[in-house]
Amino acid sequence: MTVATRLKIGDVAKQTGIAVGALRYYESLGILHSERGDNGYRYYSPTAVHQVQFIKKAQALGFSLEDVGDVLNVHQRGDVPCGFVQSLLQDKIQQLEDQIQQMTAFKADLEDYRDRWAESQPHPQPGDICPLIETVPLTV
Amino acid sequence: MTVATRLKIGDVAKQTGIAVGALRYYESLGILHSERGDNGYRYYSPTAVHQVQFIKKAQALGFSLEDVGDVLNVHQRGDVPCGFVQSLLQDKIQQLEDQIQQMTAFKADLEDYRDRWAESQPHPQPGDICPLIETVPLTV
DNA sequence: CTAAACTCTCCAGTTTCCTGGAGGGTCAAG
DNA sequence: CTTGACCCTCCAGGAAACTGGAGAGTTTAG
Repeated sequence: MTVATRLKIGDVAKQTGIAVGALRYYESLGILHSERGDNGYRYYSPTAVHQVQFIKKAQALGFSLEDVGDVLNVHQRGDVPCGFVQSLLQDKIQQLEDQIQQMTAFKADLEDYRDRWAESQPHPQPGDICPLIETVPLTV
Repeated sequence: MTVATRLKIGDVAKQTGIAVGALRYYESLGILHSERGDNGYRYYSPTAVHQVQFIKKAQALGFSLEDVGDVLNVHQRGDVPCGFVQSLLQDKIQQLEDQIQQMTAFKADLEDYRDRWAESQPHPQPGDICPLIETVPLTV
């Protein structure tokens, strides 16, 4: 009988697509935890895979590992009231919303940019090199 | 009569809120250009302020300075067809759209997270430290 | 005309998020 | 019992986007 599922660092790496070195780095930042065997090896529970995936996602969206740590670590410290974590989470949600709005606006800018340019394309004046950059209006 | 408006680097810095050093750094990357006076000073036209603002915005949204350069520099090279810039732009737009979608999904994740947690709050069991992290489902 | 404010170059350091190597122990198969 | 695949620590470096300092020239306000 196996002692629950004890994953070694390489297993976690394979399952998450994150390099072994990166996982060790996460641990050094305190955002990923492991138990040590008598041999000194790190051992992980399957939930670690989830955690790493969470980290990946958050990170892909512009959260720093410190941000991630803010959310994940509070629990481990054990002495911080839930309300704190919750407001932290709320902050991140608000941040995301703001970013989404900015992105949407910027995307519209770029589309404008593209379309205005598409118009000038049909009339390619010989010596003209698409006077694109100088025309950037984008006074958002 | 002033020779059009020739801004010095400090002027541009003030008008954009970007540090002088950063502006010089941008130039070293080739994404911001200046003329040099006999004194060796950099001189900028007012459109430079626009450019810098464009850089700031793009950057705030996760574009690297290299990305910005891709868009801005092509024009200077003068030998690249407009179509190239246009497809570059289209790529960025697509990228933005993807990112917006991911962000929206992740925000929903976090909101779920927050709400599920809010539910468990009203019943604060004495020794219980919000078993939040282990519960992360987020199998997006 | 002088002193403060500004500019220049060059170079070193900072932060974030890693990657890779050296040097050495551990484990599983044959 | 050896070989190869893992694992460990520590240390170095690297890309991105700057910041700050030294040492020196320039401009401008009073």
